[in-house]
Amino acid sequence: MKQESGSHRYQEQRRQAIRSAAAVFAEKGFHGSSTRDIAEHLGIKQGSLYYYFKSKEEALGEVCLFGIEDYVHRMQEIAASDQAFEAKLTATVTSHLSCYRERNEALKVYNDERLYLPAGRRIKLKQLGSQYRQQLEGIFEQGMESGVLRPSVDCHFAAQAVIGLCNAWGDIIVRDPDINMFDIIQKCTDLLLNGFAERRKVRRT
Amino acid sequence: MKQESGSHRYQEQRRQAIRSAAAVFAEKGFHGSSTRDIAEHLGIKQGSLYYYFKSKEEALGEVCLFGIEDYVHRMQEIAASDQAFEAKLTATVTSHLSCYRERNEALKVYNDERLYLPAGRRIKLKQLGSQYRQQLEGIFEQGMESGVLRPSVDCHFAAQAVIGLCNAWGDIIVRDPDINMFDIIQKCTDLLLNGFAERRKVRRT
Amino acid sequence: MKQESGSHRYQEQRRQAIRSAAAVFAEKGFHGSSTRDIAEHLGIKQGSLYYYFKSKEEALGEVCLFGIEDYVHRMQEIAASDQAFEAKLTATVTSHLSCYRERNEALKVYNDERLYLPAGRRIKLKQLGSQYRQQLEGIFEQGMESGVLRPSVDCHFAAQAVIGLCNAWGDIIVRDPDINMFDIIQKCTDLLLNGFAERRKVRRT
Amino acid sequence: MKQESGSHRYQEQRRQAIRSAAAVFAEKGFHGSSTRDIAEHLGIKQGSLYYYFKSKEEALGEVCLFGIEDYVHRMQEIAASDQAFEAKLTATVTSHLSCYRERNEALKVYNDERLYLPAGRRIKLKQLGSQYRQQLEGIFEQGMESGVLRPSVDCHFAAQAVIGLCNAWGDIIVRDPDINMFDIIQKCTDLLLNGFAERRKVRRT
DNA sequence: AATGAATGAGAGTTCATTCAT
DNA sequence: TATGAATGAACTCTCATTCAT
Repeated sequence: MKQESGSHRYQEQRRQAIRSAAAVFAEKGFHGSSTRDIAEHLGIKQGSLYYYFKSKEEALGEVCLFGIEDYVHRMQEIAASDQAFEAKLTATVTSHLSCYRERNEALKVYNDERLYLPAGRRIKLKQLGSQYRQQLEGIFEQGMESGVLRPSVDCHFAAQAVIGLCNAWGDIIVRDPDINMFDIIQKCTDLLLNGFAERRKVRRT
Repeated sequence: MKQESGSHRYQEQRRQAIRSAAAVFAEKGFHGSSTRDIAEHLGIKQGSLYYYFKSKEEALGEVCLFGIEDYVHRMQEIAASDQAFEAKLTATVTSHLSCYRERNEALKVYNDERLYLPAGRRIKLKQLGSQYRQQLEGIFEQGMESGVLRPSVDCHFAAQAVIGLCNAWGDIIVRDPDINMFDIIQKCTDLLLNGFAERRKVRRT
Repeated sequence: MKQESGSHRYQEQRRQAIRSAAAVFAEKGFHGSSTRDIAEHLGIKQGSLYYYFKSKEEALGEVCLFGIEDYVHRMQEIAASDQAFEAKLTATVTSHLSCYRERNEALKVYNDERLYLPAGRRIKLKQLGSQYRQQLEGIFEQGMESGVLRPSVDCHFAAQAVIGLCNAWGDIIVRDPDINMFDIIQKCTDLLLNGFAERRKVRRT
Repeated sequence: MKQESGSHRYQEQRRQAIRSAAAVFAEKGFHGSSTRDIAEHLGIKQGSLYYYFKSKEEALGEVCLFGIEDYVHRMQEIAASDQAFEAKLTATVTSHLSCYRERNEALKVYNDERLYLPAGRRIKLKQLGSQYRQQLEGIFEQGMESGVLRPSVDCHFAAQAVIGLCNAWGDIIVRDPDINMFDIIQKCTDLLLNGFAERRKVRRT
């Protein structure tokens, strides 16, 4: 009988198990990974994994949640802050790309493998993902209202584009540890700001 | 006549097999798809697949090649043409996104699953992929020389960003057949042109 | 509808098919050989083999028969001749070992694989094999009567021993084409003659 | 205590698995046996076999080793002993034929199926087999030096002949459990001693 | 808290065989 | 006379999962 709340030690080990699963899933994909792979990465035996997860699928669910909880949480803070549009966009990109390096690629797993979860287990993820996108859309709407953005900008498109661009670079960053992340962050922000912003300098001259 | 038509039939069926594999791999991933899935999609029995592929892996290899051969070929033509930078970028985005709908999602498979191929089978793919990226970089370099782009633009980053953005939208397009692809093409082009271009209007004033 | 008696050309090709099957079975064993292996060895396509054999099993049956028909026939002649015991034994060993090289190892296949035939198909082989052994036993009995052999010799054992020894060397000869077969024949005969013969010289001295 | 007994249990079961594989391979040949056959013979389910062997091939390797380890070991003792040639030859034949009945026909499997092992897995077997043959040759050389053997005897041939003769009778013994093994042992020894020995009685007279 | 042992389902693959052409 | 295409059964092997200890 497992303790629902769990001892402290148990919770700690379970967290490690999630990180191991994240690392393995990120490398081999969900269907390409075996429970033995995960157990080995964690340093225990295959059967013992079931002390922490009821199934491999549950492990994937936990990894996905682990992968976006921080990511979503940070967005919440960014959206709620009273910075200007440009600062918020910069913060978003920075947060997004940083997440790729911080949690054993769990964010990559969320992106690539979450569709293998059964509908039931995807509800919460979907909700969190939508929330993220909507808050990002909100930031763009704020940018439009403040006149920083061109009137022709489609905020839904813009939000998706930010997410897509960051995920694309996230993948590259994960695969190549030598890449200068901050350089990428700056260039992405630059591209997006210029890509969507009103051309103020025109007026100034 | 017999051998020719026989051989032709074989080639034709093999093509269909590749398309089936593309569709199945795109939906379930390489490791999540079974050869039975592919055979059923094609309307033959599992064992008969092996008349067309030596292994499931070979099928993946063929799908990946199928997915990018056109894509690379079109880029070659675009790069070689004597259009202006803006036209070339527009053509690139159009070609890239169109490919997602045209070849049973084989391009998506190339993007998501090619890493599961053993090194030996990836050589040609790598070469083609690099060629694509380099030619796209070349287009950006041409854009810089002609003064259309801001001097601060990093052409390597720019090429990767174009590819990443298109792939992100390609994924969305593939999953949702109701999306207006031409709307997306136009908005992506818009974002990229504005994001990287010199602000000409300044000069006009 | 195949011609039971078969055209000349058909019979000729069928003979080639048996030789091919013999060669392949000898190398890889019955269960380790595929019909494709045999067809390739013969230079035709897999399905075409069935023009010559109703089944792989029939092929094995034919190879086994092919492997011993000559072998048994020669023994018949040896046994029926009016040579002395020593000459007959020499002829037997010579015939036995020569067979290994002459018919694409079909004799080896008979020895190693005939047990994989179903009982029905083994009847004739059994009969031929028994006949061979009995005639060889007869030769030994003749040797005993003529006083050439020690009275303690067990003719059944002796016949089996000759066969066993020859088969053992046959295997070695087949695997190593550089071996001097006539050297082996002489040494085997020597061993057997001395091993079973009465020690006449004792009396002479 | 737990680990030790656990490990011991595992080793014990693995041994049983090897014996089962030996029995099945001996009856049907390597390619004619299925892993299900072996598992059933052992009383477990097919997949569970892989808890003891990484592959069917490994099982064959282990069976072959099991089949000759004792056989080689006994020869080592015989060769190292200071018995006379005749005693050593008798001991060799006795040991050889006894092995056929003792280890679930694993020696038969070694003889008939070892060639289906890949080169890598055959190294140790080759070495042990050569060692056996060389030690047997050594015994014959000793016999020559002591003058017991005729000067014309080829020790290499003699060793191979002993092995071949014993294997031939071993096969027969294995297939027919009613055969009086000791009768065969005696007759083989008799044949070989007379076949190679100098005719001492000549001197006595 | 963890493990060794087993299992059953399913995977990829091979192959003897068939048959229209 | 021979072939291309297909099939279905069997095979080896993997794996998520269970459970007594």
